[in-house]
Amino acid sequence: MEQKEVQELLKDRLKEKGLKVTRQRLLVLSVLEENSGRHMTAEDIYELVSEDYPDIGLATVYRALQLLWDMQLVDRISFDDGCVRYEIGHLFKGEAKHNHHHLICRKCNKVIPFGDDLLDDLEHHIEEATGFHVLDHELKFFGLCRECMKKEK
Amino acid sequence: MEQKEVQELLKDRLKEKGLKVTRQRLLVLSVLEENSGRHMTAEDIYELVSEDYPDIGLATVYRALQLLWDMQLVDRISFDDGCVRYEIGHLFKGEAKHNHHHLICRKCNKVIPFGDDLLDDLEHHIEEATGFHVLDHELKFFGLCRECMKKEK
DNA sequence: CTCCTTGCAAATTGTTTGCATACCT
DNA sequence: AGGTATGCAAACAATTTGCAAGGAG
Repeated sequence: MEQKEVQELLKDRLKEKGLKVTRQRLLVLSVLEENSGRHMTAEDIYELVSEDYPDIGLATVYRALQLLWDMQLVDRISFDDGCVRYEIGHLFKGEAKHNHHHLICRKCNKVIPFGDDLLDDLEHHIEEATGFHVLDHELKFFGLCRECMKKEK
Repeated sequence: MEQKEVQELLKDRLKEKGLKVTRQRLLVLSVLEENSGRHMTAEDIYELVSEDYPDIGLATVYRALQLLWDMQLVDRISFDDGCVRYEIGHLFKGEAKHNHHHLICRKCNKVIPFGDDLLDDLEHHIEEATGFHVLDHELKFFGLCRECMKKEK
C-alpha cells in the first residue's frame, strides 16, 4: 500500500514533466523503499538493483537518484565520510516521522541514530521569521561515544 | 588576543604530541581565524595561505586541516555540494556561541545562516540517556527559500 | 518516428598517498 | 642527528559527462 503510493507518485511526476517511466527508475526507488531503515550509497543501491536487473549501469543509478532527489521522493544525507547516502523520502516512510538525528563519534566514526522530534516548533518559527519553507531537517551531534570516552583517559 | 590564544593552543598541543610547529600549520589556522564567518573549502584556504606563503602545497593544507580537526581546533561542515568546508572551531569564535544552523534551499542551493540556540537542553538529555559526550552539533534545514517559493508556482 | 534514456568508458573533481628533500627541536 | 613535514606528482574514489544505441510515448 505504501509501496504503491510512491511508485505511482513517481510515475505521475515523470509524465507531468514529459519524462519517461523506465524500469531502472522504478527499481531504484523500490530498492530504497525496501530498505527504508538504511543509509545507502549509490554503490549499495547499484548492487541491489543489479540483482533484478543485471544490465543496469552505475551512472544510471546516479542519474535516477538525482532525479528522485529533485522530485523530493528521496532524502540525501552525508556523514562526511566521502560519499553521499540516500534513503526513501521521510514523507513516505511507514515509521512515525523523520528520524534524521545522528550521534557521530569523532574517534571511531560510529553513527548512532537518535530518534526524537523537538524541532517542529522551530520549523514553524523559521517559516514565520524568514519566509523559508522547510521541507526537512538534519541534525547531527558530534562528540565521543561511551566507549571512546572510556579509552580517552 | 583571541588571535593569540588559538595559535598558542595549537603550539602546545603539537609539542605535547611530539609534532612540529610549522609556519604552514600556523598559517592555515590563522586564515581560518581571520575568516571566522565563512565556510571555506580547502581550496579557498590554499589560495589565501598562498598569498603569504606561495610555496605551500595543496596537500599540506589538507594535512593541516585534518590535524586541526583531530585536535578540535576547527569545525567541518558539508552542504552536500561535493566538498567539505572548514571554519575556526566554535569554541574560539568571538561570536556568542556556535552557529551551525543553516537553511539550505533545494532549488538554488543558497545557504542562509540561522542563529539560534535551542539545543543545549537536548544535548544534556542525550548525554544522560546514551552516555554520548556531545562536543558540537550541526543542524540543517532543507527547503525552499522565499525567492524560489515565488517562482515555484 | 521522435526524443528521452541508457550503458559504457572516459573525464572530472575533491582528497589522499608515496617519496625524496627540507625543516623543526 | 633524527624523526617529522613538505611539495610534487601520481593515485584514488565518488560522481559526472559524451556519445552511439536502445526504448518509451
